Amino acid sequence: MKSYHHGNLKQELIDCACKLCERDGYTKLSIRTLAKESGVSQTAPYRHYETKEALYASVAQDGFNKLSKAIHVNVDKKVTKKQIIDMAIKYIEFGLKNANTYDLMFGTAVGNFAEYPELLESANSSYENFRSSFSQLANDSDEVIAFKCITLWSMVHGLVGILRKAQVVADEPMINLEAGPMSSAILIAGNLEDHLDKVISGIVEN
Amino acid sequence: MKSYHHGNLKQELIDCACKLCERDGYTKLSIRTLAKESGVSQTAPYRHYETKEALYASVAQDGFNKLSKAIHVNVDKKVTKKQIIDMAIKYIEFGLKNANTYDLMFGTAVGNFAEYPELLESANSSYENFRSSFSQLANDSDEVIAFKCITLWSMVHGLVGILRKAQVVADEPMINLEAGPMSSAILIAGNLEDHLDKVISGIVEN
DNA sequence: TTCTAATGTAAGCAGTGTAAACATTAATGT
DNA sequence: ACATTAATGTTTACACTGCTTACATTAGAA
Repeated sequence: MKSYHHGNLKQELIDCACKLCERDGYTKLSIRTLAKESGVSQTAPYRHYETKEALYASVAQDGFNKLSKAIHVNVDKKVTKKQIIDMAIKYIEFGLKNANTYDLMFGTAVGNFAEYPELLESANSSYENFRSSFSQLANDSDEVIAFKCITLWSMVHGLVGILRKAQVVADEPMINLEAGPMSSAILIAGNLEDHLDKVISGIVEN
Repeated sequence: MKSYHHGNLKQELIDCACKLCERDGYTKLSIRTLAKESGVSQTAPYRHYETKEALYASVAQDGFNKLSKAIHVNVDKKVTKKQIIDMAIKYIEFGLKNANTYDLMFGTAVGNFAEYPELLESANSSYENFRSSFSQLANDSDEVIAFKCITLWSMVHGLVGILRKAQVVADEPMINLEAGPMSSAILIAGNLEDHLDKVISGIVEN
């Protein structure tokens, strides 16, 4: 007794897409399987997402929203160095645990964020989240805040990429410390907190 | 009077693939068009590259070789901080100017480098290039060398990603300094050398 | 010179994104 | 209450993809 209209297709599509993108990687996702999964004809999704890229954009947006939540720190008073470190760790954990979604957020699958205003806003909001923490760290000028912020962000963003590659290259779980290609990266992963403490101290105590 | 056998197909395929991947992005590359471009039947490439991923692996390998050349510094004597900065700039420039190839090198298109020994070697060689410079910077322990090396590498790798995203988000050339989303990143791009000097000083003079 | 391995072709399968024409139904205005 | 319209779904079809299988040609080794 299923009706002609699904009733909640758009939501079901994005839910399903997020799940499948993260599980299998976004390249494996096809609109047809997505439609089948939702029990609907293969072109029905096009009523809600004009192109596959638009669908990717929604998945990426969801990713940025989750990232914002993941790295959020309470900032009633001044932010401490420890909180910054914690934020960095949360960021890296997010990138590693949601690797496929992370690709969608920072890769080239969605060419131009400006074409997806909601995605753009979520992305900027994530950045602003990051930034606002630094603005409450010390009495820095806007320029210094920007410097610290970008320095740490590129750092953690880079670490996510490097650690994933090290994992692939070494073909071993990250915590493994044995020597081999990229072993330095792997070594650092085993002591992520120490590593970040060192780096962030260098950035924060200028 | 073209003969049945091409004679140099493998080389022509990879040359063409490198060019097209960099020009249009690797997702746009199809084996069929590649074959057509080389004036050969659509299944001929499979005699030289078993899968599309294998082709990607070759393009990525070529990318790592070029990266090695790009960031190479002469190390007769001790390496100077200025040389390290220069290396970082060269790295970032490579990443931005060869963005599509860079994606192939550090993205997930090639799942497991271990399946492509030549790629693995080129990738490791690039890393070793990076590393050896640091080993000649000061009388550091292996651990400290690894720390400095990974710190800077994740830094520049992250910056490549962030700057590209900032470019896309702002929908403006990177040098543009006007305010807007991710403007801090763009601001830094306009002063890349200063920025790297600051960051690298923090890393090097520990 | 014969045999074999390397390298090419032709045909075809199963899957893809998406456009166009049409069907159903929810929402809306009178 | 009813007609109209807009939203949402289906069918069909096109052009394209990676890749497999069976077969053709030819270069090089025996």
